[in-house]
Amino acid sequence: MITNSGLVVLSVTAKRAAVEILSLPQSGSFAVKASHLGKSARTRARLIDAALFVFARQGLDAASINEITREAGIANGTFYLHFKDKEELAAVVAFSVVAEIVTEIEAAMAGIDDAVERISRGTRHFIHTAFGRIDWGWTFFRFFWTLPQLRREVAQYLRQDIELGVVQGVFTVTVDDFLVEMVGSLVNSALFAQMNGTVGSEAGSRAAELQLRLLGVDPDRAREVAWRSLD
Amino acid sequence: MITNSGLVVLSVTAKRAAVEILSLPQSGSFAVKASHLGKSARTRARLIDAALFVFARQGLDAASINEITREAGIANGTFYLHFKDKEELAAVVAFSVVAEIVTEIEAAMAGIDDAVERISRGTRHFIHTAFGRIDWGWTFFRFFWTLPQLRREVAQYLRQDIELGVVQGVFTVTVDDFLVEMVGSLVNSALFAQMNGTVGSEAGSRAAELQLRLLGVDPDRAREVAWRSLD
DNA sequence: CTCATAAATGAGGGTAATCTCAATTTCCCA
DNA sequence: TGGGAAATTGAGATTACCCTCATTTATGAG
Repeated sequence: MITNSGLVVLSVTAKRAAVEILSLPQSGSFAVKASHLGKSARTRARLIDAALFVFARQGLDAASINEITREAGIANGTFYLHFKDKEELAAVVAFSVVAEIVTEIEAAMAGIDDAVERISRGTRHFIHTAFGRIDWGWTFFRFFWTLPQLRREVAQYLRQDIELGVVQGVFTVTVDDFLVEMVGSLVNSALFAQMNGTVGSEAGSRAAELQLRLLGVDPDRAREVAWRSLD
Repeated sequence: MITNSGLVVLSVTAKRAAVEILSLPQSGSFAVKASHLGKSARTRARLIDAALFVFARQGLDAASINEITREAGIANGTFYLHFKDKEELAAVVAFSVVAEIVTEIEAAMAGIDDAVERISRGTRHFIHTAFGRIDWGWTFFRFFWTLPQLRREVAQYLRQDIELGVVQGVFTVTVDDFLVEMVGSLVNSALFAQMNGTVGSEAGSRAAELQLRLLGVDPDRAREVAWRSLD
């Protein structure tokens, strides 16, 4: 029998956290990640998960704080202990999603130096994972035009690869905010088209092919790269 | 002295309509057009103008019926005599805007048969006039992703010219809903970029150039056509 | 196990929006 | 010009949301 009080307490806490997670309608990824942290961090994570769920379906304006806390299984007033208002939570949610997706993409693209390949794979991976975790996809889409910070975040990543391509002599464009935003919005539009059913799983390749053409890559090369198997 | 009662009555009505218009904060174009119609049509037009003003600044969700009627100088309850709800009014507003812009574009493009030229001029004109009447621009942008009918309307026009280009052998793409939606969303994004200050009056030409590249036009030709003076 | 602290609760006050309808005003024909 | 029809008015009933705070519950170090 364990008598070390510290261990006992830790064990009780862990069990409570586990029960919390099991009691969720569908335990989101952020709650799982926070399950070993303190209570405050855990309810914060549950709020983020619930917000992701609600924002994905309703968008920012239509979502109410009441509904998010209900979805999280948390009292209404608790919300204000963690976030100032809906907008603050929205920003956190949006950045969490982008951070998750970017992490996955960077892992998949490590060691690839060809800009044409990077743009193609980046776009394809992005659309694939955003569509795969559909709440990520819808939340990203819904926030893309309402959160300037989100567009800037995306632009930052895209710009590096586009500038790389110009240096490598494969892209024939002048790189500025406008260009980067057009390329970024094309990714967003293609993601929407797939979520909407306008296009199937080929969305990523089709978007990548159009992007490469737009950047000045020869259409034959663009086609070849964009549709090549991703290993 | 005019004694014909019909004429006298008409004159009084016309004067009332004129006073209505002058009393508006800024008499919108739809109210002006309806000034010779019956009273019902006139207040309906005032509602559309006011909605255009409010939607452009607040978007669909944030706008309230109260604010629209206040802006129109009309009692709250009158709204429901003309529209079922905010969404119905929004659809009417969106289609009115598109109809106006399309009318202007078609006038400017009559007699042009080259698909490359048509796509270029259509995009440039669209962005130019939408930005010129800034409420049209913002309202179009705000509704683009929320009203599927609006995207379909735009797609319909674009598709004709894209298919024309394929027939003429100048575009090397497969034309389907996905492609048309990507081209359309690029116009919308470029319009936003200009309204947002990311880019100046060259937005139309830059968007057109990217579009033509994307459709398979040789980059040199794309540049030449997209930046040529519009007469 | 005890207890001070941290966290969560949820009822309730305040605000704002939607929609209705009986009363009023305007319109326009005879 | 009189008067019935058409249109408008705006107060109020209803609903939904935001946010606060006094109270309750959970936590974990000693």
